[in-house]
Amino acid sequence: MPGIDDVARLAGVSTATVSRALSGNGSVSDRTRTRVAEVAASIGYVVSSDASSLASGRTRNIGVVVPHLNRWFFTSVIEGAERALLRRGYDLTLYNLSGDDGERRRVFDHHLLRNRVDAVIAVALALDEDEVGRLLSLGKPIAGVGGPLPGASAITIDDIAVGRLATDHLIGLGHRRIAYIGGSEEWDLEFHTPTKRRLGFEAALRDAGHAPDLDRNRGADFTIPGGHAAAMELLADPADRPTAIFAASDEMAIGCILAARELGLSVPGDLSVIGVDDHPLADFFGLTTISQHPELQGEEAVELLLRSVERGRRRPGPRTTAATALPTPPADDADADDERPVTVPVAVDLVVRSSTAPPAPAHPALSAGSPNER
Amino acid sequence: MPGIDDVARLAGVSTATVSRALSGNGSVSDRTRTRVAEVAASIGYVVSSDASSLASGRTRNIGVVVPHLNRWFFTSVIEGAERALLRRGYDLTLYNLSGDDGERRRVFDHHLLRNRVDAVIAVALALDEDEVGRLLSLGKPIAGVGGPLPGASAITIDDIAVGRLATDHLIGLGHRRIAYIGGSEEWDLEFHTPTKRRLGFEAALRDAGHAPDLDRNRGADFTIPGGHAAAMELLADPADRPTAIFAASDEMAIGCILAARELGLSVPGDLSVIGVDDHPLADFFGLTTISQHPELQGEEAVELLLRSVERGRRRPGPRTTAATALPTPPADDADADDERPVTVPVAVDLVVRSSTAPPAPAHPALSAGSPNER
DNA sequence: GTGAAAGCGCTAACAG
DNA sequence: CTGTTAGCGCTTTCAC
Repeated sequence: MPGIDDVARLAGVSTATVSRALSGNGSVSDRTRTRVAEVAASIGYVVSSDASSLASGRTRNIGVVVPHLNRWFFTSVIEGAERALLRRGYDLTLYNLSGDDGERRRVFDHHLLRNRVDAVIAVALALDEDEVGRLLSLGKPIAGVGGPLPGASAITIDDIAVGRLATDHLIGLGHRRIAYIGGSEEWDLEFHTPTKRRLGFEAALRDAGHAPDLDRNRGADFTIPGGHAAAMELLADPADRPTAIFAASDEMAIGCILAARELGLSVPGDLSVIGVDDHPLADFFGLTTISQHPELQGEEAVELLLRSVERGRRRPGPRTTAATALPTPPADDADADDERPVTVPVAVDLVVRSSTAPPAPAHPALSAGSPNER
Repeated sequence: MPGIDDVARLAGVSTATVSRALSGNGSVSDRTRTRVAEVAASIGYVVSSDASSLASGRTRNIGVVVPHLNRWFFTSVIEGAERALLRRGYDLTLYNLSGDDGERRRVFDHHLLRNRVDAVIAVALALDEDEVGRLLSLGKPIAGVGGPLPGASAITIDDIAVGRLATDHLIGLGHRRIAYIGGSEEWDLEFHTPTKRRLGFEAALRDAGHAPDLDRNRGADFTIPGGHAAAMELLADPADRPTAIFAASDEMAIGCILAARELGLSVPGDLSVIGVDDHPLADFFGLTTISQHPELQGEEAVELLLRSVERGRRRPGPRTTAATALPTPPADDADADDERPVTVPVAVDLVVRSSTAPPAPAHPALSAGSPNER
């Protein structure tokens, strides 16, 4: 393993120049830069990240914390983040909290504090103020994706708007009896995403002059089986069946479609279904949905954090604990502004496929609706 | 951020002792160890991984390289690996190669070489000898999961046995006309998993005295839509329909079940379907399958690598390039043995659910088979 | 069992 | 634009 001094010797310059030439920090003449780069390439020199981190205070690595891995939303966010990071020469260290309870504590008490990362992305995780605060006081910016964080920045979609958009689409088609499948309690505790989507749903109904029918709300676990079970309940009574279902996730919506098929109902002939996500399977099932671009959310989180990191002061807060809170000398505005938590909105959009259509006429005439999907 | 010297001062010992006490390397009296631990905890000291890595040559971080993230197999392997790593205080740095082509090169030429990881797990990735060799010569052990690696260890299931197991199950139920859905060419190039499963399939048929019917082989992309399309073809001709399908993945098998339903065929009444994976959705669809425990494969990979790392020499190969290959003095046997590439087999097992049953009698009498699933 | 001291390989002032 | 010089915060011989 060649070291920086090997490159320096071979290129006939000092190690400082090699460092500058290769990192792009500080100015180096074009000729020198080229020569250094050539030498480095020729002997296969790659900077040691440990040494570099220790000396510079920056690791060029960011941490991503997720509550689960086997869900499309999380992996998509990670893919987006990873792509953005790799492009800039950063690495991504993953912390998956799906294991036992102690895991979360160990990750926040130890792993994230040992200075292996420059910043942290928390995906769909409701961190408490202490967890956020410790990171922040260490000088590690943190951003939330899929939900807000106390005192930190977040990338998020407008879940109320999502609910409205989906519901307006159904209302526009003429639906009145619309059921909503949101999240069961445990899902709602962390982030209220299902609740927010429901609020949008209800607001849209009210705006259109309809009263939301609370009896038609169901909670599920965001999975296909969960959506299937909820739909089976909702569709059980032929006399009082909704003509449309709005599910808070595509997987649940797919569960609804499968349930409808099993009951001999055609989608969208007898039942319209709309989801949220634009999951890869949505296309296969002809599912109309609100797409929320999770990869983009991951990328945005990276942009946001790296902007902060690259500007950031080399060292975290003062080493003394009880330091008098000396009022930071009036930093230039741009800086101060950027340091404040911000919320970056990501746009969502309606993707119309074949699972939604006007409701069949009230009396069961020969509906012109299409038969089974696919 | 307290440093090791803060702990040392407060505990009344030297930094060397703190290091030993906290890392467990070297001997420290119980009293001292306890006191040091208390002090460390009380001031919230956490070792700096950079400094520790630089001084010790070990990062306590391992790299996991995957070709995609949005597939159940990969995320499951990662979950298993992460759990095993976190338990031992290691971090996991993820490299997802799903982006453009240059990404793979950058990861292997730069990211993995900058000494950020102690070892590498490659999941379902056919690395070439050069990629493996460079890592190995840097002293980074590497293990493959989901397929062999040239010159390195691997954790793998016996795919031929998988094919046999699935096929024997169908044959045992009385099936003769069995179709196989494997991988399309692109899937086979990297690892031949689909081919191996097909070989097991054909061997089982031959052993039972039946000739495999090549016309019934289909290639797909391991997804639900892919399996659906293949099954639609296979089931198109009512006169010459297979009575069972063996799909090389659960997702494809689920596609088959959906196709059968759309054609009005009952599973398992008219068609038996068996998959491979034990995907979370298998249960929902009542899918009989061969489970392959990917999380366990991830854990095994970690065990294997860490064993090698923890024993490993602190520094990688000699710094001089053209060093005479001095024959390593006869290392003790255990060492030499462990350094050789090994293949760790992971067991698979048949999980019988409701998608497989004996074939219906030849003439379409009222088959006693159950109607639609669920 | 413990301490002193020499780095690990690089970066970042500071000069020039 | 480039070189010199201190470290970054730990771990690890080597003594005791």
